[in-house]
Amino acid sequence: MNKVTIYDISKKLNISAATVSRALNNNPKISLKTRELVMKTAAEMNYEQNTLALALKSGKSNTVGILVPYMDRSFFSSVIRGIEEELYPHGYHVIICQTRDDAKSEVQNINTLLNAQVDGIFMSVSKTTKDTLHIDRVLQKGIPLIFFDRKKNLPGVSSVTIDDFNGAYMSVEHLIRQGCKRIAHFMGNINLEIYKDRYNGYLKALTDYNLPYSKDYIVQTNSKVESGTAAVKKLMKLPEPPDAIFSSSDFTALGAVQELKKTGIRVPEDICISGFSNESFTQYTEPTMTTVDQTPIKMGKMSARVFLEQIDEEISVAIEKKVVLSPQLIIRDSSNRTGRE
Amino acid sequence: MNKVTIYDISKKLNISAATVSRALNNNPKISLKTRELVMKTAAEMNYEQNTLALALKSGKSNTVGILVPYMDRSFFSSVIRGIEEELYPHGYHVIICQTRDDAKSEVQNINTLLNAQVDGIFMSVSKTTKDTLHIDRVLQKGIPLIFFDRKKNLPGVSSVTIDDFNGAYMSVEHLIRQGCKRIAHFMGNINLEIYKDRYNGYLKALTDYNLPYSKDYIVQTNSKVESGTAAVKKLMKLPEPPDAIFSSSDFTALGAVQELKKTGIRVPEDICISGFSNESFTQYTEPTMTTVDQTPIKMGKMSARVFLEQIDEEISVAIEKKVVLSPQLIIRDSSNRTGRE
DNA sequence: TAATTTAGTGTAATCGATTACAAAAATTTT
DNA sequence: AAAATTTTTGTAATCGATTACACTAAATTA
Repeated sequence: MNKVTIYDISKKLNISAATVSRALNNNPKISLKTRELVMKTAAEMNYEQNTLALALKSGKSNTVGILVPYMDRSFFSSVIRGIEEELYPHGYHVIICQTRDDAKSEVQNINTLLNAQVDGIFMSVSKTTKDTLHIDRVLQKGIPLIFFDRKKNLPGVSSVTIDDFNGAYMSVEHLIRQGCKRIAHFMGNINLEIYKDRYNGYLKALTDYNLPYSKDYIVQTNSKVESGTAAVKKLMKLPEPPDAIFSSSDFTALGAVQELKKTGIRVPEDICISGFSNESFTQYTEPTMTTVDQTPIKMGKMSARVFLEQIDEEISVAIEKKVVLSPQLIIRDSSNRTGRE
Repeated sequence: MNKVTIYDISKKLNISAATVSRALNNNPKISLKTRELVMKTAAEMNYEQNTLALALKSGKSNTVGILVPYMDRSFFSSVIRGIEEELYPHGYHVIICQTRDDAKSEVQNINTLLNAQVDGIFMSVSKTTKDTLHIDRVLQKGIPLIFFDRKKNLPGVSSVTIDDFNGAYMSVEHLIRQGCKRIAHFMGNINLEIYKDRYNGYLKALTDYNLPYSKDYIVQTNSKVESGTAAVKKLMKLPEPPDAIFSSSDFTALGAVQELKKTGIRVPEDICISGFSNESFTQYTEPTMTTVDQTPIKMGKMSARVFLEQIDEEISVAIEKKVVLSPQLIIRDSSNRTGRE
């Protein structure tokens, strides 16, 4: 019940606690004989190092904090998994906090994490976050900060993201190759860079292929299924409805498909649809959904590696690393006209 | 950069650190004047309590550990979310570990959590866990342990589960009411109680409604889609194939549906299918899938509450609490013949 | 006014491990 | 055998906060 400490060992062996500590840490100054004796006794007594004492003394808690909007979103939970798996072998624990996309909660959580003396912070910023005072505080304290997926552009902060621009570009290019000429876009919250990038990738593809761009084809959506059904209704009422939709979210894409099927419009024959994120349901819908995989586990692992490099470096000026992962276009039936018709 | 401590405050105000500590903790023995002075100065100096020092002194880390097979499974991530949301207001942090359904990893993770001095452990045991020595060690140390979903029956351990038996019973009863007479079952890993319970609920419903029970109708599956397609192939080859399948997993149920559709067998007209877990994709498949919701967030919150009660109690004998939540049958198209045909 | 109570603060130990420095023991050199 | 090294171990401070106990000064009571 009562924890065994190095003092208990030292008393039992009639040596000082310092010697015990050194022996346990394989300090070369300790004679082989005592080292072995201490090791053996420690094992017998079921000694376990008190991590809290160690953390207090060393100033390192061997714990990192992760801040996400919601931890049960498949994308985020996979990133967290990636981080955990990469960091576990290095002896780090992972503390999770949810912001619920609320800027205030984000600030509060950052505070408690700093307070918990974490050795690093991974975060995907909330949709509502505008200023970055709380983030500055993290940097001031010299605690490594890594943005993943949703980042703010701040000097000195590393980030791991996917190339949203390119993911969007590939997606739209694919739609064009399927013969689509009037491609609409479901645009997410413009406050977030990722959606801005996807939008720009969409625009670039249109431009590169000399396709017309029309404001009417851009619909602002959130990431809910209903938002997609509403958006597609609006689009289909246009004098010239689109023949493809590039959605910045799988959920809105699904909403669109559901609504279209209800009204008898065929996917992909009449209209091609592609989503974004490779949510697990996209492989089970009918038709299966074309989407862009963000390789979340990889993103987590990469973030963890960036963190490890950062703490390894001399305490010198932390050099920011901007890692951009390549997304993967996954072509499925909702946009695939080849071999059909 | 350098952290402000109570000593810094005490020096600045020319009082003792003890007084500062007491003032900050609203100890009534401190005069209002000094208390306010200390508070003000602490705020000015951006003082923040060092949680590690506090944890070392008090023996409480204000951190709990959660052990799950995989943290990116929707069920588990939702439970974790529930725990986090319930515990956050009480000042607890949540450390997550993954066992990957590996007993060895489970043991190891328990060790590191104990080592990290967590104040409590929540766990869903791995599929491969047989003995419980590592769990006994947790109990010996007097650290509250709460099983959720997948538990072992151990004296003194609280658990929060859903009534799998009843969930299965309701599900099968529903299939019977749809007119099904030959109901098959996809049975999960019998090493886990949850699958045993579902199996028993299935049996009980058959017995209660005087339906025949046949070994041929019980197929052992894992939780993969392919396992479901294989299982249904086997079933349909029987001289008298079933007219309903109660699957212990949504994934195998989906596999079955996919295979049946491929062979032109209609769901639910020819065969009714129900799954288990209410995975998010079940609402988007075609037909939408009947399933049993395990109310994971609720399960997490309830587990957290059990934990909080446990640590509130006198250090007396910890009384185990066995909370059993009611699952919810969600009837969707894969089993709903009413208003059709 | 002297004795007693109360309020407010300080001293020092404690939680458990690490480590600079000092000291003792063992070994080598002269 | 004495001196100089080298090995090995011990002493005590430290990380930052809490708290039992002691003490002073003020307020109350006799």
